[in-house]
Order: sequence, then structure tokens, then C-alpha cells
Amino acid sequence: MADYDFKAIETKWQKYWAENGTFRVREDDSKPKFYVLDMFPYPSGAGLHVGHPLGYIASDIFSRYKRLKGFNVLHPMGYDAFGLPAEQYAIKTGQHPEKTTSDNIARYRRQLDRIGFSYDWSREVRTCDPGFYKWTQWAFLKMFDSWYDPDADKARPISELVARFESTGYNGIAPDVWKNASDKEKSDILMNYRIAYQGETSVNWCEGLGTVLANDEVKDGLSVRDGFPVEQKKMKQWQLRVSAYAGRLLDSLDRLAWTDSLKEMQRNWIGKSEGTEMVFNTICEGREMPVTIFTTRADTVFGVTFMVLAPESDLVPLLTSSEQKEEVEKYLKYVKTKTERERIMETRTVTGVFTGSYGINPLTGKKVPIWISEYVLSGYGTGAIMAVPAHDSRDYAFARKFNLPIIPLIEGCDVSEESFDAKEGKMCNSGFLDGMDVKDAIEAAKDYVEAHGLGRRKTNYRLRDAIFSRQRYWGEPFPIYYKDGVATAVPEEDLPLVLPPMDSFKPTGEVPLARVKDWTYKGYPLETSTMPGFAGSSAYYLRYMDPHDSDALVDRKVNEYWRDVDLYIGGTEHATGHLIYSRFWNKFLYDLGYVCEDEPFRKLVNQGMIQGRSNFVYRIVGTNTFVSYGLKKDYDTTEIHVDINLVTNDKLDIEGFKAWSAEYADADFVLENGEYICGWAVEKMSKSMYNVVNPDDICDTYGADTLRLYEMFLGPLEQSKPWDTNGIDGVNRFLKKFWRLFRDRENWLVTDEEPTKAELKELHKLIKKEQEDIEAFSFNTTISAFMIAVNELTAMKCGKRAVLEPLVVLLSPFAPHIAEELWHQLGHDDTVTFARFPEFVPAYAAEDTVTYPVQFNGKMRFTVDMPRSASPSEVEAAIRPMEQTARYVGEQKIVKVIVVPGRIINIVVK
RNA sequence: GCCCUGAUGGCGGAAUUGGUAGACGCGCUGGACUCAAAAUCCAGUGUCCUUAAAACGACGUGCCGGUUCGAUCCCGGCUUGGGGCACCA
Repeated sequence: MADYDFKAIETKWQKYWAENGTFRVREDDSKPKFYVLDMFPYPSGAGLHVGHPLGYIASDIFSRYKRLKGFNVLHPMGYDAFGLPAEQYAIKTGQHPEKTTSDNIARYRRQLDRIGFSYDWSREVRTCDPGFYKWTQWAFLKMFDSWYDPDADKARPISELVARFESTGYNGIAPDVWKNASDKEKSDILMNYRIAYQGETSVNWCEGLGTVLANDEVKDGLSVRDGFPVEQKKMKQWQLRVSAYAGRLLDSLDRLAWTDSLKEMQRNWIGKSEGTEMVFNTICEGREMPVTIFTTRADTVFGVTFMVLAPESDLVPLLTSSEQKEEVEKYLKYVKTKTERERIMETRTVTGVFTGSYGINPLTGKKVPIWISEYVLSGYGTGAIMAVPAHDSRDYAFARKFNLPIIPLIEGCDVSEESFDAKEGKMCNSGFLDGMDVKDAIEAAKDYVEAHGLGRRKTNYRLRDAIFSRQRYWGEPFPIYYKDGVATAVPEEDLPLVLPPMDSFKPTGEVPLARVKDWTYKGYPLETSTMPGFAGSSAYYLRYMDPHDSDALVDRKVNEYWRDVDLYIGGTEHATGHLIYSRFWNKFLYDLGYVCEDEPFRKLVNQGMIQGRSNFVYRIVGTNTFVSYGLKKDYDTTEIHVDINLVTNDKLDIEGFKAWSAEYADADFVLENGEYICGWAVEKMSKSMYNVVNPDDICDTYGADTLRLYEMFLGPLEQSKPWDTNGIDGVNRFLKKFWRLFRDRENWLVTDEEPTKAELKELHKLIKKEQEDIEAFSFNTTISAFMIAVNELTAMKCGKRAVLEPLVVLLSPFAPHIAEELWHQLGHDDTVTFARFPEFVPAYAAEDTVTYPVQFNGKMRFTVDMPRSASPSEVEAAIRPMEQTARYVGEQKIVKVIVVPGRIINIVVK
């Protein structure tokens, strides 16, 4: 093996690692643990493109680095295989999801294996595997069997709640009421408390997908998957009481080493707002009824000129007068016909209808009309608001449209054109609040309301309970059956409840499982919905710890060893979905004592997206002539995507292009400098733009080590960037140079000679740099440092074992195949994976210069570098010309320069 | 509208976070080796002025201003790319 033959090397070591189980791990108390996790992929039909492995490469480098540092590293991989996309793909290709999923998985695995990851594949999980989803179902049953105790602020077994109902009563349910209730009534009462519960609410119904969706699966009124319109519908669905955990999910964010932007996204999603609930008495045709509203601006209560109800509010029928009934019904009908998307698009159109009833302002006793409008949401607060048009832009727009009065409450504010929403200024027209600063007035008003029994302080969250059922086939069946209409748990010992085989599962309006004959348990009908995609991904990180355990999700002892994920790498797109759900899921399991950490992911790094880099050719309109990029301004041209495989460094392979499509077979070209230069643009990587780069192709032409190095060299991990093959030769060249450091065409060059000082310096500079950079996730700069070191050592003709051996270890996290080969060639029998990370000796890396802090009259101002050998008088001579710089101190003259050799320069000025 | 982020040569990106801006790589130019090419190696490469060439000098981190002896970095105001949230009372 004279030259660097990456193909032979990579095949050889991938086989070796697999056969020897090199990356198997087990609990080992003699070593500190480290858990590195990738967000497991959804095995889609398109296979991996070059963007997918970016995060995996980074986490693999970190895992390998930690192993060298002596950690026991858990680094697993698996597949998120249940859910809508797999089912949609299966329907599109006319195959069974089970088949497409396992085909896709096999394909993914083949692609992943080529890149040389150090996964412990013996721990692989698949969410669609009954052995896995047994524990998804189990967790659901635990949630079904628990309630959230607000006093303890944690989940507890529902049996404790039942005991309370029986003995002392709770929440208005007296012991007698409970005892006399029927099974059905008891079940209905408990449903209001269970963590996993069935409830009738307004849900996102997606006709195109034939199922309901959770909030994070909907964007701009369209389904995230396939972009079908979504409408609000009242339906009875299984839900998870995520909202009960809103406060804890928010508070413990502070403890996590996540990026600020991601934490901010979660904070926004949880949406905490502290305000006041206030009771307004209402009158409808003589009948009186209290209505509670929520506001964050209790200080503006003197400016209330009307009230508004959400169209879906339960209060609407109670507060509609007979006179207005027709108008109201017309309006409700109109609201119903609008899809969620239309509602969003028309945020500026103001609609509404008067109910015919009135509310009484509890502070002023003033009577105000009650309206209905879609700008008030039924799901937030109480579904009813007090409207203060002067200081809320939405109320303002409504008041203008329907000619309702506007009363300004802040001195000097101008509300003739728009409302004054800012929380600043002095109050007026506000009774006892007059003259107060707004911020103080808010507090004073809250105090007043509480003191006079008109309401109470209340914290609201925007986070909603998660809709947990899907009217689809490819998901976990609910372990629930209906005994005389009462939802009942399938006993734990009968799990998993296996998804029944079906040939046709296309959405027909009827839920697929309802078409399965004998979908029953002990003769009772089973729940026919299945669980959503996020169910299986909510606790998979726990299952990796103990993937083959049939008695527990994770054994308590094993869990106490691995505890939590130390480093989690994945995309930001999961910020409001998976990353909320699994935190919730984990906290729930923690409450019940099944896991020992209440947060699952200690540190989280978001890798950026890799975008495609498309190339264009320019056809002169109406001809079959193509003009090179630099000359196209002289012609009227059409831009056409060209397959990037026909382009090298933006130069078109003209013959290849002609052969690409019959249409271009006899095309003409207007060249510049004898070449056809293509234009380019950054776009999403997709087949239709002919810009998809397959990692397999890179492995074929350059090798996996080059691919790994190059993906990291492209730029900072977190940043999104286009894939640009233009620079890949550089890192490939580096590996070849690295190889030649060890041997020339015929011989191995490594000797046992003592290294020189200069050689040791290069090595130790690199050790230091790599250590610092990897810990900071700055892999691109490490690679730069490597290139410098290799260039230097090549120039020195360094063939010293004492330098080259540690160098191999340093390279192994980045380019494991070549490192493994060289490691063995150097005479080692063990694998480089468990070599020791070379120890940094500062003395070797020490610079020949000394950095002196320069002080003026004892105050540090700047630093100056001087050769280590310089004598104090030489240093002083070098400093003297800085007199000009010294002028700012106020005096013009350097009186004295004090040099403490190797330490400090103090310049005394007068 | 609100909240995060970014903006540095022809390109991707460095810069010990207030101390020599442009590391490293790509590309480009010239040279060596070769019959030739590929591969490899060497040198040069921010802009402008001066020059045979350089040195020296001036200007340079999206724009305008500020703080500082000194600003890619800190402050204020804009322009602009990317992402998130959006009738949440």
C-alpha cells in the first residue's frame, strides 16, 4: 500500500469494527459515563443526502474524542419509524408501510455504515418495533393512571385522587357524590384529572390527511406535512396534559446548556403571562350571571367600553338575547366556514356581532355591551375579555369598526389614530389609580381587585395540551378498550398491544383500525385511533440505555449509571415539538420515580442546515444556444437548472451536458476564455433542482474520511451553509499529505529517533488547540490547525515515532479509518479508539516570544510581544517609541520604563 | 408587528472577545517536474497611491454616529439576509 488507498482502508476497518464489536458499551463503574445522542432519523424514501450526516459526524467526533479522554461513551442510533410521513410515503408508492419502512431503514443503514460512525448498533431501536412500543404504550398507561397534583406540583397515581374523593372529597366533589356515582360517571370525573385523558376540545382537523394534528404540526394554517389546510373542529380526542407542566418546563430551561435562541423559542411557545382574573357581572334580558375574564392590564379597567366573547365560548348561548339570536347565529355560521388559514390571512379584517347583553364593570359599575368576535380565542384565558380600545390595538380596531367609545387613560396620549399600547406614562381618568406610573398602577390594580374580592392574580400559559390521537394506521395502538362505554386500560402484562396487519389503510373517512375485524379486547371494542409520531420519540433516549430489557423501560440501576444525555445534537425544527414533548414525558416519569433525572438533555447543539448549491446555464431565448455566465448580460436568456454532477468549479462539462438530455444534444455554446461558466444559487437541496449530493458519491471519489473532514471544515456547525464541493480537494490533499508523513512510495519512514524541539512544539500546539476547539465545538479551526502542523512537520521531514504516534490519535476522531490503519502499521494490535489522548505539555508548546502586559502608571493598557531572549534594556528600547501612544494619559513624557523580566512593563509618565 | 441571529477579500471562513484584521482551505497567477497531461511541490494573491520591483504610506470587517490612546468586538440609530412567534387580552 504505497499511496493512500482510502477504499481499501475504509472497507477493511469498517469490517473490523463491526466484527470485533469495537463500539459496544456496557455500564462500567470504573469509568465516567458520557452519553452522546443524535436525533434519530425518520427513514424517508429519498435516502440520505449530504446534509443529514452533518450532525452525526460532529457527534461522532465528540464521542471518539471523549473515548480517548477515558470516558465510557454511550453513542447509539435508531430510527423514528412510525408516523404520518412513512404512511403517506407508503400510500404514494402503493406499498405497506412496514415494507417501505424496513427498506428505507436498510438503505439508511448502508449509507450510515460507509461514513464510519462509532455507534453501538447492538442498541438500535425502532419505534415501530413491538418490543419498543410496548414501552410507549406502557408510559401512556402510566399517564392514564395518573393525575397532576397542583399542591405537590407533580404527577401522582390516580388511586390517590380516588382515595381523596372517597374520604374527604376534593374540588367540590363530596364523598357522597363520589360513592353514589355510576362507573360511567366516575370515569367522566376522573377524565378531568388524568394526565392522558380523553376530552372534547377544539382541535386542528386536517381533512387532507384525514386526522387531527397537534399545534406544532400546523404552521400558518397548513399541515407541516404536505401542506394541507387545517380547520378548527370540536372533537373528542385523547390528549396529554402537557399544560400542567408548563411552569416546570419553563423554569428548568434555565438549568440547561442549550442555545439561547432555542430556549427563547421554547419560552415563547410556553408563553407565560401573569395577569388577573376578574369577575364581571352580566345581564341578559334581566338574568344576571358572573363572567370571568383574564387581563394582563388590570390597570386599564377604567377604560373598558365593551366586552368580547370568543365565538366558540360556552357563554355565547347563555348571553345571547332573543332579539339578537338570529344575528349571532348568522355570525357563528360565518366563522365556522372559515378555515384556520383564512382566519390567519384575514387578521386585519374586523368582524363581530352584538349579543344583546351587557356587562357591569366591577370597579366603576358602568354598563358595557357584550360582543362576539373571532379575535378572541376560546382556548386561551377564559375565552372572554374586557376590551380597552384606548390601550390595545385589537380592541381599538374593533371599536373603530363598530363605533364604540374609546377612553384614554394615560396623560397626554394620542388615541385619535391608533391605540397607545406601551406600558409607560401617568394614569388619568382612572379613579384611585390617577397619577400613578403605569407599572405601579398594574400592581395597585391587582392588589385592589384581590382585596375587594373582585378576582385574583392568575398566570396563564399559551402551551396547550397535546392532542395525542391520530385517525391513521401507522402508529402505536392505544392500550385502551371500552367496557360499556368506559375507557379502560389494557393491563400492563398484556402489552404490547400489537398493531394488526392490514392491507389497505388509506384514509376513507373511517378510521383504518375500525375496519379491522376483531379489533377487540376480551370482547370489548378497542380504541381505533393510533398515537402520533412524537409518541415514540419522546423516551427513546431512555430505551437506548437498556434496549433489550423486557421488564422495564429502563432498569433503575442502569438508568442511575447513564442518567441523562450529556450531549444532544439535532436541528432546531424540533424546538416546539419533540423537545417539549420529551421534556414533559421525562418529567412525568421522574415524578413517578421511574427515572432519576428530571431533565433529559443536559447540553444541546443545533447543527445548521446544509443547503444545496444549484448551477444554472443560460439559454438565449428562442434558440438552443447557451451563453456563459459572464457574457449573459448581452443576451436575453432563460435560466435553466443544470445537474451539478456535470459541473466542476462552476465550469460546465459540455459533452456531459449534451449527453444529459436529447434536447441539448446539438446545443451551441458561447464561451468565455474557452470555458462555459455556470451561474449558481443557494437553494434547498432537492431533486427538482438537480442539486442533491449523495454522501455515497463523495465516499466513492474521496472516501469517508475526506467527507467527514470536509463537512466539518465547511464552517461553524450551528450555521446553515450551502454544500459546495469546490473546496473538497483541499482536505483530501491534507489526508494524502498526512499519509506521506509516514511513508514515501516504497518505505515506511517512521524511526525511533528523538524528536527535535521544533517538532515537539508543533505537536503540542496541536494538542492544545484540538482540546480547546473540540470542547467548544469549533471543529473547522481544529482542522486548520492540523493542516498547519502537517505542513510544518512535512517541511521538517519529521519521521519520529514520538511525534507521529500521538498525531494519529489526535486525528482519529476526525478521520478514523486512516488513523486506524496507521495505528496498526505503527505496530499496535489494539484499536486507536481506546488509545490515550496525548497529554499536553505546555513547556513544549511555549512560544519564543513573551507577551508583556504594558501598564501606564500601574494601570494595564495593552500588551506587547517581545522575543524571550530580549534583555530588559532591549525591551525598554522597543517601548520608547510608544511615547506618542502614551500621550493620552495626559502628560507627554515617559519618565521611566520599568521592565520586570518575563513579566510586566510599567511605563511611568508625568 | 414582536423575539432571536447573522453581515469580514473573487469564494467558504479565522481572529486569544478591546491590542499587528484576513489564519486555514478553495480559486486565480507565475514557476519546477513532464514529450505532454494528471498528480505533486515552490512562490505570489484585500484595495489604492508611488515604483522597474519594493519599502514606506493611505484606505479597508453592511451604513451613519458615539465611547476609547486603540473598535470586527462596546453603546445609539439605520440597511439587509436567515430563523421563530403571531389576533395569547
